[in-house]
Amino acid sequence: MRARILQTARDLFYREGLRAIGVDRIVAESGVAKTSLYRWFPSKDDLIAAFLVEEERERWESWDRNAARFSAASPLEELRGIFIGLERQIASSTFRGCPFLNAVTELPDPAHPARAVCERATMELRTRLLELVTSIGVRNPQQVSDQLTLLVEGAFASGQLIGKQGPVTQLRVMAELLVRSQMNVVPLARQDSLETA
Amino acid sequence: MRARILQTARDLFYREGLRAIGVDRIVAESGVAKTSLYRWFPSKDDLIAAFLVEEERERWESWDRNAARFSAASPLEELRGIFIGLERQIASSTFRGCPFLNAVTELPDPAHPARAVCERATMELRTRLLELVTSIGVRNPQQVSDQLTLLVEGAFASGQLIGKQGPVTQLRVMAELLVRSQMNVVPLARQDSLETA
DNA sequence: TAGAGTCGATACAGACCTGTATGGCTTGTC
DNA sequence: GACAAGCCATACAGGTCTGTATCGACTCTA
Repeated sequence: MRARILQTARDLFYREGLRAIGVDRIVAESGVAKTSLYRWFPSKDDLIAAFLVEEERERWESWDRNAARFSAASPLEELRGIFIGLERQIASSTFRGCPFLNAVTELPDPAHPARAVCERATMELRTRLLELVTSIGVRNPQQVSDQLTLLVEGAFASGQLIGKQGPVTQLRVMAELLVRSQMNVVPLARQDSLETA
Repeated sequence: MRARILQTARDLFYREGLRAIGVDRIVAESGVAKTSLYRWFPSKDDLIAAFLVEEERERWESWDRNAARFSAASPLEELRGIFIGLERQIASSTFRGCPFLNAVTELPDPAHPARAVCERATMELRTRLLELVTSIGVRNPQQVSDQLTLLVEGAFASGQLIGKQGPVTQLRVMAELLVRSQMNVVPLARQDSLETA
């Protein structure tokens, strides 16, 4: 029951926005009664927070899947797998931006319970990238992870605004260039050689 | 009169969001009558579109100011001035993300009159960056301009989510690295040398 | 001086919003 | 068979939303 409500809320909240969707709409499309919704979620704000926790869970599930697909080879291949997964996600027809950034846009109140989830998810992205570039072995891991974080959020934003044909196509090229520019092992690649790779 | 309404609407819409602000609030804080507002703007959606046109105008005004501050030296210095201006804007205490990306998030309907303004503003960003890197003389201007576009939008998004202490600090470093990686004139710089520059 | 246009203030219509209250139905358990 | 819990359906309270209607005051021009 709780799962059914949450699933419907996820679809609607993500597709149309937090403020555009009323609880009546969620009630109607999920087929449950309003009283049931308010039994599981004390308020709409709690439902929004739960929706974002669910988005968070799925983001890292997908992340781990994409990482594992290539992680056997090397950390660098793991990074590549993650970014390929991100590109695929952004190219999807249902993509409508980063749910956490969208939530922060729609909920300007910093005290809103959903904001904590957004901040945690973003910090987790940064932390995971830091761990990854550390194991890759760049000279300044903190710097490179910040650079990659900015790339990922830029891809989310650009994918929503311009679409998958736009600057998003440069995501992986840039990531590789930035990582390689701080690796001692391989000679510093010129961007041209990365394009054809 | 129209200007006063528009100024108040800009402040409120940007600070608190398009859907969070009602026309009554704009009427109250601007000190005009509701009838006057609806004389100048037939509907709230038209007011939103006008607000974004105003944001657009100011964005390029600021852009041109920042570009002119350094353009005497070289196109590369012009690019640097623009990115310094962007960093300052994002670091401002009133910064709350890119108004066009925020609008697209809050207005999922592609037929909304404000969406055309958002698309135009984003395309203009891409075009201006393309012209700039073309005059700088990179090998693949279209590619580099897309890369810089993604950086700018990532900085807007990251500035709103994490703040000015986060990945935004890498914006200029990355831009220089990407541009220089496609320039024949100077030897390909390593990222370390850019940091200290 | 007459009239047209713009302004402020208020009230209102009709719709939508969140959250609650009520009552009857079904299911499981002792 | 009695009881409890969870469910659905409906109605409703109280608020907010967009947009309109009404009325009186002010300004400018003929």
